[in-house]
Formats: sequence, C-alpha cells, structure tokens
Amino acid sequence: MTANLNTFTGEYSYTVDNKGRVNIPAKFRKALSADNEEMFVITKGLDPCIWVYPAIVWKNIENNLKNLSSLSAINRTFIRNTVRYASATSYDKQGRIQLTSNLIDYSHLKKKTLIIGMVNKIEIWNPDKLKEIDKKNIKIDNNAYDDLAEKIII
Amino acid sequence: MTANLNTFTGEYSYTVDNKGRVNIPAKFRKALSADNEEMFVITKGLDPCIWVYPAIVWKNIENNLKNLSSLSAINRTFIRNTVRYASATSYDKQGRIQLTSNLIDYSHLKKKTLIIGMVNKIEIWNPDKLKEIDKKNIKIDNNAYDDLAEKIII
DNA sequence: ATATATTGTGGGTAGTTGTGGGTAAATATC
DNA sequence: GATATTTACCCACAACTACCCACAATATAT
Repeated sequence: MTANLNTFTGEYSYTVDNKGRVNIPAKFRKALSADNEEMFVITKGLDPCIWVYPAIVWKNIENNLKNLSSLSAINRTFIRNTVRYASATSYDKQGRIQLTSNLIDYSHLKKKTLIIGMVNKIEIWNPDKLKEIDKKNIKIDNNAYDDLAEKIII
Repeated sequence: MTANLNTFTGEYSYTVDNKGRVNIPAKFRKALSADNEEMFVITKGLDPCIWVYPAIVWKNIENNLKNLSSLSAINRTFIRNTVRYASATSYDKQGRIQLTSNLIDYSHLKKKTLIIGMVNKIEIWNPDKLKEIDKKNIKIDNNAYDDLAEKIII
C-alpha cells in the first residue's frame, strides 16, 4: 500500500543474485501507475548508489533537461553523469530487474542490498556503504537541515 | 467523539500481538476523514516511538518533498531520513495496523503499548520507555514553556 | 435488566513474494 | 560455421503476508 501513485517510501533488504538481478519490492511495483508499463529506468545516483525511476517520471526529467540551457555547468554535469548511464528495463515475472555491471560496480553492490523509497525514485544501496555515508552526514550543517524540517514537516 | 476531523487526543492501552499488529483506538478511526480511505502512514518518531499520520496529512509531506531537488546533498539526506522508515497501511477489519519490525525494534515495543493522540498524529509507545522519557523531561527548562506560551493559548 | 452491537485479541488459510536455478534463444568468439 | 558465452524467459518452492473468521469483553440501546 502506498499513499500516492509513483511514490515510494520505506526501506527493504534484498539480495542481488549471481546474475545481477534484484527484486523491486512488491509495494513499489504496486505503486507504479499503469502507464509505466512495468518499466523502470536505472542510472547512476549522485550518491554511490543506483537510482531507479518509473519510466514516466524519467520521461519528465528528460523533457525538463531538453529545456535547460547547456550554458549551465551544473546542467552539463548532471546530464553527463546521470543520463549517460541510464537504461530502461522492465521487471520479470518474479518482479526483478536486471542491473548492469557498470552500475553494480559504481554502487559497490555485493550480495546484500538496501532498497530505499525516495519519494519520486528508488535507491539501491550496499548497506555498508550507506552506513558510511550516514556517518558522514551526521556532521552536515544542522541549520540547513532544521530549515528544511520547518518548511516541510508541520 | 472528537472535536475535529483528523485530530487525535487521549491515551489508550493496547497490545501488539505476535504478528506485529496493533489496534488503532476506535475513537481515532472515527476521527479519520473519508478521503484518508482508512489509511495511515507509520514512521520513526523523533522520540523512541512510532508516529502514525493520517494518509492525507502524510501526502502533504510527500508533496513537499517532491519539490526538493536531488542535486542538493542536504536535500537527498533529508528525504532519505524522512521517508526511509515510512510505510502506508490501512487497518484491517478489526481496526488494526501492521507494524514493521524496523519500527518495533526502534521503539522497543514488547507486548504492552500506549497509544497517544498528538493532535495531527498518533504516537505508539512502549509504556516503560515513555516513563523514562517523562522523568527526563520533568527537568526541562520552564523558560521553554514560557516561550511556547507566546505562541499558543491554552 | 436484557438484548444488541461494537471492540479488542487471537489464530487459520490461501495466495503472494523473494530467491534459486534451468533451458532455450541470442550474441559473441574462435 | 561451429562453439562458447551471455541474455531472456520459465518453473519451483519455502517463507511470508493479507485476508478471513472466532470469540470474549465491553459498550450501547431498548
């Protein structure tokens, strides 16, 4: 059960099998709207993890990118790093998607994975890697964080 | 009976059964507006307890999160930490919701629970844990209360 | 005071889900 | 062109979950 279509929350533990397949949590599959046609786009995350977008959400991003000027360095970097590694896959009868070895390497995936709903996308992590990042993030600017919290959570 | 829709007050004792289910007090169920479709979103509280939001309150939070760009590392961390432990559940025919083992561990829930109305959300506590926290909080600065008094009239 | 409905708690069962592996088609290699 | 290697699709099965019913206790109505 999910609150919104194409919206993902929660954390799930799964395994990558030796063929490089991971399960998409059943809850996430159910959250997909019909026009996704069971398709996802996987790509490099900005953190060391894999980002998984529902097909229509990704289309939307592509359209936005088309309208962005390439004069901006950030735009160019985002396009280069993110779009470059994007590939579309639909999940098999068991609900798994096939990852590419590129992305598995990039996110240091071994056997165990943590799959995290990130509202409009999904992240696939090596649990140990995420712990590392979490530790670092404890030291992030608390003021910025509190500002966000005040705006978003009432 | 409650004064407002989607507003919760009062304290109730229930048990978590061995399948990890807890009853939502009948009064709270009745306080839910129809557009929630009998759904709640459970997530980690800032105290060691479980927070339970009516679905439409949570939807609002989700929509705010959707507007945060993932190009910012702080945004990513904030989104991750906010939704990571959140999952939507509707209550069953008996009025119970299914908790996740993550949240049960986090809030140290055993068998007995205290369910507390917190105006726009609900808290689920291990009664012993709450006592501990209450003891600590007795010592909070009275000045803090005075600050609040300027914002809220009781 | 008695009957009726609601509520809280427990458990059973059928269907779903996660994980592994197998087989055949497609692609690449020699 | 024959053989090896990868990829896509299929099946199997254990574990789990959602859904259902039962029933005692409490509350509400008559």
